[in-house]
Amino acid sequence: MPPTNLNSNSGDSTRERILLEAGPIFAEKGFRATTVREICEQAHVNVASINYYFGDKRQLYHQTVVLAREMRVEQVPEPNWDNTTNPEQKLLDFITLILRRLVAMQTEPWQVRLLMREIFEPTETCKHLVEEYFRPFFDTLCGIVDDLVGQRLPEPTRNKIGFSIIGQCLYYRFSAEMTRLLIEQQDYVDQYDLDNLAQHIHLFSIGGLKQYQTLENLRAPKSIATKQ
Amino acid sequence: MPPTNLNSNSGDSTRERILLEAGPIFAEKGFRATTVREICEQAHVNVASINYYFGDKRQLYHQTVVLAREMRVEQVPEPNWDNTTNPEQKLLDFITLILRRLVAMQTEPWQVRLLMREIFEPTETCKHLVEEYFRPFFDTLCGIVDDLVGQRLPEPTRNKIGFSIIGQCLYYRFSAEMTRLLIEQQDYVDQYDLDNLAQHIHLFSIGGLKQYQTLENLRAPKSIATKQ
DNA sequence: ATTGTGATTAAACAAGTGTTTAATACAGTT
DNA sequence: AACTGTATTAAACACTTGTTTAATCACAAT
Repeated sequence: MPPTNLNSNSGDSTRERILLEAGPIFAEKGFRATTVREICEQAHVNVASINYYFGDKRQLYHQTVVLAREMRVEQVPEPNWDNTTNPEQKLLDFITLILRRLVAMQTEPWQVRLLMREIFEPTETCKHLVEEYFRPFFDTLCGIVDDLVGQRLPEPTRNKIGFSIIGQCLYYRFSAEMTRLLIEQQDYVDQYDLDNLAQHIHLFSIGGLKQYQTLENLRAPKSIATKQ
Repeated sequence: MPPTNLNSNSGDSTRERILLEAGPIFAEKGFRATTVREICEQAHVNVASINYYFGDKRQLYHQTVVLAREMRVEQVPEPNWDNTTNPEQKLLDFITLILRRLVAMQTEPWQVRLLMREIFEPTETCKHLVEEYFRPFFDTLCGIVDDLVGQRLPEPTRNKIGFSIIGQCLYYRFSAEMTRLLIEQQDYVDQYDLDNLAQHIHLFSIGGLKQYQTLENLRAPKSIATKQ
């Protein structure tokens, strides 16, 4: 008789072994292309174990995604700010946080790839991810944007600024392999390390934000030719 | 005896029928999860037809990706510029081109999804895509960036600016479904149409580019607080 | 020792997979 | 009419898929 799927935290190592072996395989090959037999072989457990512990393949997948998020939060903690931290520094810290936690330049932990899969091709699990993780994450960013702009922008405008910042970061994960085909391999190693990238995205975004600082710009944005 | 796979342009409608039915299915479910039987059923051809015309499933997939790119180029032609077109206008046109051709807000043609799959999870076909399509595409953007900045930046810096612009656009394709979970459904329809987005990304990017206009900024970028 | 309960196993199951085969149908040419 | 090369077909092939079953094991409580 199977144990309860949730909170089955009696030190059964096989359950955890399955979970930790399934993660990397799901991450690399996706849900469909991953076979339960491969997972069980890697974890040195019987094929029936997955159904015994998780019910079916889908529920195992769900658990690995939830685990991946939790691990990633733990592996890369949030920066600690106090009242004296200015919003520009906060933006740099936040960009660095995204790059570390969700992009992970050069290396690509399985947790990251699994989360990206859920963003690109969401399953039911993604709803959970959005409410528990992405939404508060995005709200933090929006707060920083508010502080930097210095006025209350219409919500869609503010959101689009947020997406511009996140989009710049996530590009390096979604398009990582294509980018490596596009530019010199050596450049990618030398010039696209995490801090280098964070600095560029920060600089570029500060410039973008300035366009929204004054109300006039909303109607007639400054031309780049206009050097004041 | 099978016909030659390439340039088999004797009006055999079954071959084309397979190709056009396979595209949307590969796009939606991916290579692995798509079955040849489903394709053949949709195209009303025998299961053996795919192997007869394309050799195997992989080669059929390759052909659909190549076709998808060709169709997308044809469906959304490049803007025509002359000597009087200023670089700022060119940037707006280019952003609009990306959004139309590779992002396609609201709608999502199967060709777009197939190309995004190749970017996120490249197969051998992606190399072909990069050399034939993405590289010249990216070079055009870099030329515009050069004109806007007005000086020759180090190549990695210039590339990163290019990726910042493309990243902002592609975000809305890679993260489309997650974004819909994140924001009000109605806002997504009203406030995220193609022209609206193009305008925002253009404005934001012009601001970002200004940070690289003068050499001083490269060393000590302007603070957003510094209103000169 | 016996019983009961959860864990583990080998084997089987039914459905689905891409591909191949050999037979047939259908033109057009001689 | 016979031949030829292509196109199409139903059937079979060999293999993999997720899941289930029933037997066995380990080990505590009675």
